[in-house]
Amino acid sequence: MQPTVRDPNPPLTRSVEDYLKAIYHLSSQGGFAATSDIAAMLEVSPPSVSGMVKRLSEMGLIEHVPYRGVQLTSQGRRAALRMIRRHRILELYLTQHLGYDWGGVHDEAERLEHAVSDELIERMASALGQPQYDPHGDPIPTAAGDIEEAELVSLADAHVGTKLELRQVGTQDTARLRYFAEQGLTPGVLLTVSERQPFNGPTTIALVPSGDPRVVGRELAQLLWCQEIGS
Amino acid sequence: MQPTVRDPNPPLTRSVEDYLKAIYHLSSQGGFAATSDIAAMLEVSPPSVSGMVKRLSEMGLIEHVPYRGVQLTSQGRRAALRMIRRHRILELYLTQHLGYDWGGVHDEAERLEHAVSDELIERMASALGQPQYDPHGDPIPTAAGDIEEAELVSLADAHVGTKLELRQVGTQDTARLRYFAEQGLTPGVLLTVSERQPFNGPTTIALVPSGDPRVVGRELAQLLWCQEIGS
DNA sequence: GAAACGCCTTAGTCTATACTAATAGTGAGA
DNA sequence: TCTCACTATTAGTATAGACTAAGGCGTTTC
Repeated sequence: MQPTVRDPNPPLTRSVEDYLKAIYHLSSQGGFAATSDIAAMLEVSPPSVSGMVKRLSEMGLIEHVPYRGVQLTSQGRRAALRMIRRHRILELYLTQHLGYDWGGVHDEAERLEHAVSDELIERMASALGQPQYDPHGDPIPTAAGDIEEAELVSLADAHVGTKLELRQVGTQDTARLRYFAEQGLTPGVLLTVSERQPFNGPTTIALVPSGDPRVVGRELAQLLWCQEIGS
Repeated sequence: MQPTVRDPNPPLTRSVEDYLKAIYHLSSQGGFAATSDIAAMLEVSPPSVSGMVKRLSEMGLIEHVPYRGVQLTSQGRRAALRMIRRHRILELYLTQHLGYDWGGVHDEAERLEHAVSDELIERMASALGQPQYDPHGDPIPTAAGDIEEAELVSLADAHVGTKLELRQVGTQDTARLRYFAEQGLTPGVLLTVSERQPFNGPTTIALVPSGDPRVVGRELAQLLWCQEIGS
């Protein structure tokens, strides 16, 4: 019995894992994840984020530039990808083997991803035939921590006729975000590009599967980052 | 937005669920669960148990008789049985559908039982065909909270030739518990009764599957509560 | 270049849960 | 019956993580 020496490398807590995942998603489009965005994503107050950011920095999982935001270190990125792998494999397993539908899986996976062992995840991955994509078409990181980086195009540059999945909304402006949400333009939505007016004019799209049309001006279209859907 | 009203019926925390399960197991043989036994089972200090006992009483989940121990209220019992159902269904699902062996399932189930939804448990139960027993032969409580109460016999009274599963060790004496553990006589062990000497003499048993023999004097044999294995 | 607004951080508090150290009941044996 | 040893409880502290309220930094605007 030694006199209370702290474990230098304790397992990450549930909260820490959630923060890393959020930071991964928010900073994947290049830059820093902002405190208030993390707070909004995790539904906690900004001061809670500041507190956790301090802890995560001390753990070497993120880099923090005060008043700018945070980025994952390679160690933090590894931990985040591990959670994303878990989440996506769980979603796939639950839909394929236990009859969940797309809508219902997310919350279940969100809770389970913190509790499952690596062994269980690999057993599920085997049962699924080492899948590469989850039910939403997102790539599943490998156990080694590699992930297929999606090539994203802005809606303003997408070719007419292409089928796209909306992946990222490239702004933090509340009014614009709210407008996009009202229009049903949130990450994960599927759409096809119907036409584009000449001279930097607006793009017309059709939502899938409803077929509802939307007309998006160039400035806003440049904020909507999409992935081409191959199939 | 009301001024901070506490949820009168919050979901139970992981810790609370663990305490209830431990108390259920310790008090199932009739009496009270002692503070120190709960502490030993959960590997926490006795003062931690006293603290939690106070909270659980206030929540109406247990009855506490100071310096005697605790018992579950019907509400606490319901919550405990819910956890036991989850645990046993998880163990069974992991062994039958994901290739786990008996040894490996327990820890995995121990973590997952706090994270799964009722819906997932019922889906697993369906996939398993609404099973009644887990891989260790223990009865699975129904979703409604009923459980088949096992009839236990002490080893001293068991008939020669019977196959038994050791279920409960009916003492809190550390030296005896330690001795039983050294002999491999811990709950869950399977054994057959080989012979018994006359005039209240010792019972000879064979451990299953190793076949190792053990000779147990009458006094100790009376402490070993077993369930007959039908099959 | 200063003022104002907005986002970020610090300060201080709360809860759940754990711990150690110290105290108080309880029951067995002298 | 008294004492001793054991077990249980209280007292006080620590940690993770959340919150609100208050203050600081930066950027935009004039």
